[in-house]
Amino acid sequence: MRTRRDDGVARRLVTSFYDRPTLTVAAELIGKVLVHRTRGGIASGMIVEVEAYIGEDDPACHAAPGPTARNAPLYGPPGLAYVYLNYGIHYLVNAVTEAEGSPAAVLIRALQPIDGLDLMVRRRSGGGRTLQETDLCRGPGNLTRALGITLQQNRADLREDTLWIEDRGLAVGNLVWGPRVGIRRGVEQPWRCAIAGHPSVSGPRPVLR
DNA sequence: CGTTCGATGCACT
DNA sequence: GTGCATCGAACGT
Repeated sequence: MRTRRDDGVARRLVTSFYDRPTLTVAAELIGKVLVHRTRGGIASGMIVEVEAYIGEDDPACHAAPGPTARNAPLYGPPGLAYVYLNYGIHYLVNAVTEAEGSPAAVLIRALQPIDGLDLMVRRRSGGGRTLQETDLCRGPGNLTRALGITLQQNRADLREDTLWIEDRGLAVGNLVWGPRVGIRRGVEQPWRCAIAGHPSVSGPRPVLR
């Protein structure tokens, strides 16, 4: 799973990007491009929605119980991918942040599709559904499916491997912060960040006020 | 629009 | 056993 010359090396986010406070990384990941290259081709999209999960004191963070086999990547170096299976059905992808030993990550929740639209449609068309482009990568489980991300990408190094995040200098609109969705505890923290009014943002839209 | 609910695998108690 | 960082179909309004 090594890098090829054309794998966005010059634009890839580097260690110093991920090795910062998680809320800072979360905000700056908006507008960056998540890319996955497989044998089937390249698929990518601009990140439009994320959530931060920060440390063992965050009850919604997988590190809340302390170190385990599953959450080990969270304790690893910044710039790793943390992928896990949720509800037995969906794979969710995170970018590990902050220094090694400090468990935190940013969950990627939605993308605006850019490259490999046909590939994404093929991967998403499980039941003869008709999919709008804006729905292809709307929701954390949907985007991993569209990009072909599975447990195989867990612990992938976003700085070196065939799954990565790059900066194409894309413009983003206003950012909105709101409560994280789909969790029971830790609801108080407004650690979800999205592009205001973007059509690919999942779930309840954070209200701009 | 909205809400409810089943599918499904695995970490953790 | 229990409880999820979900999704989409099916139904109600």
